[in-house]
Amino acid sequence: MDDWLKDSDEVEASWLTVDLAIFTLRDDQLMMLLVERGLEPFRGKPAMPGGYVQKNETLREGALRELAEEAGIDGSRLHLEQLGTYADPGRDPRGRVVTVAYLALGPDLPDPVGGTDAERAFWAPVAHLEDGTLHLAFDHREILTEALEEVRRRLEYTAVAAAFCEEPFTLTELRTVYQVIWGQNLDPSNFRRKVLNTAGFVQPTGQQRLPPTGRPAALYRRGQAWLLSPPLLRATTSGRRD
Amino acid sequence: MDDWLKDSDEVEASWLTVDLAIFTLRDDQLMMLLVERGLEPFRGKPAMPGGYVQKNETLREGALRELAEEAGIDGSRLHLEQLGTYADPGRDPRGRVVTVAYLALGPDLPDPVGGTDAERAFWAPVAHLEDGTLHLAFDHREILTEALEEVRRRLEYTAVAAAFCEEPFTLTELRTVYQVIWGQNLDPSNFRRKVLNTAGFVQPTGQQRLPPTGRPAALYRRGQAWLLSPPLLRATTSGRRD
DNA sequence: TCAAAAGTGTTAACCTTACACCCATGG
DNA sequence: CCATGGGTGTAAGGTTAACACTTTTGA
Repeated sequence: MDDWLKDSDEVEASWLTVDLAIFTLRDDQLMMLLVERGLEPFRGKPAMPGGYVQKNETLREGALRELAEEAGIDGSRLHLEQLGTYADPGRDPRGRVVTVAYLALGPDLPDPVGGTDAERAFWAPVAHLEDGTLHLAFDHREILTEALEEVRRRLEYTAVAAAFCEEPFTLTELRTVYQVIWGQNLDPSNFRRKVLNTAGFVQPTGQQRLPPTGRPAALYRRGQAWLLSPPLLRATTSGRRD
Repeated sequence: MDDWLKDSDEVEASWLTVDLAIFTLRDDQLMMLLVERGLEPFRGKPAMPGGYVQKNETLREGALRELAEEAGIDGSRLHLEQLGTYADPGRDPRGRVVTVAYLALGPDLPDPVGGTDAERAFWAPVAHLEDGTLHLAFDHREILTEALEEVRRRLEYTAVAAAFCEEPFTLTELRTVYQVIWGQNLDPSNFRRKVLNTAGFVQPTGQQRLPPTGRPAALYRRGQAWLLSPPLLRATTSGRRD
């Protein structure tokens, strides 16, 4: 969200913004892309990248442009999905600003670089955001909460987990995605069976990769299926595993 | 707020609209609430109810107001949920109009009445909309398609089906909701077991109701659970109904 | 007594879970 | 040889699907 009303071409859409909840996995931690705001309001505060949608631009195009401008990330290969729209009067001190939140997941993404409206861009561990160590501008904390729950649920019934993996990937890497995001450990052998029995989830490449130590792991690519049936459900019994 | 346009009170939000995809069940058919537009563009064409969001109004409030104004329906007891936001340039001949689509489901709702901006309001069978018998204004056909898929999927993992039933309801009525919306028949006895074994889905009232003929059916109310675990999945084997 | 609708029981097939075990590699 | 992580096998327990069967009502 940048400056209020730059030139008249943008008046038409100048109360419409997009914000991006971009997640990646780094060092076995779920990370969220944040920028340090370069402009008021909330100057200097961390916020999700985002900004005004321009005339003759679709929401998706605006989201990709802001991602490039504020963090220097090319999102055209990310899986970008609408999360929700936030429009409560009062959510932005400047008046009614409507924001459409987008959700995207990617494999370990490049280090972001700051841009015009963002002093700097960085990856922040989601754990630090959830426990209140880090405060976000606007109502971005609320958006984060909904984004997280959405990601966790989509892991169950879509093949979205594979979007976190750099291709080609091993089944252990894919399993790690589930473990990190769900916060629970999964049995490797049962996980393997489920994934391989779900048609179209992953596609074997025939190649292998050597781990630091141990037997080589088979490599896979993303399959063509998006909806998983049956879904890969979390442990239902509320209990946390070790 | 600044003085940068006294009239901005209306300008500010005049390109933000809400549209409502309201579904109900009538005569064992899935019906959608439509209005005949009283104003240009698309005057005289059927469209989902909806309209401009006013200043100091949340999206939800705007949705409820439009529902009351255009169709005379009190939606405060419906389960109203955001579906998505549509903002492509060109989706509205007047320029960039952003619409937030809401999804709501209800038991057999009262006959709608026309209002100020709508000549008349009526229930249309979704089947007629899907097979192209009836054409909708704007991109409402696209919204309908997404709303339908969303409803079908939410039936699986939320207790939303109960929102279609007038309380108290029988398990057969609840099963009918699934059958009509999924277009497939379910085994009554297995359905009953699943529902009753899902904690918090329904709540027995202890009362009974006499069907036209046959044994009295136990009556239930909606339970407190929203997410179903495990979910009630559709038949996975691509099988079509008899 | 019959038809219709609600509700119960049963069994075979399937899937999940937990865990034992084997395999391939580098050191 | 050992340690480590990948991968296979298997038996117990649970869940599901299909369908036979019983119950309760009005006519």
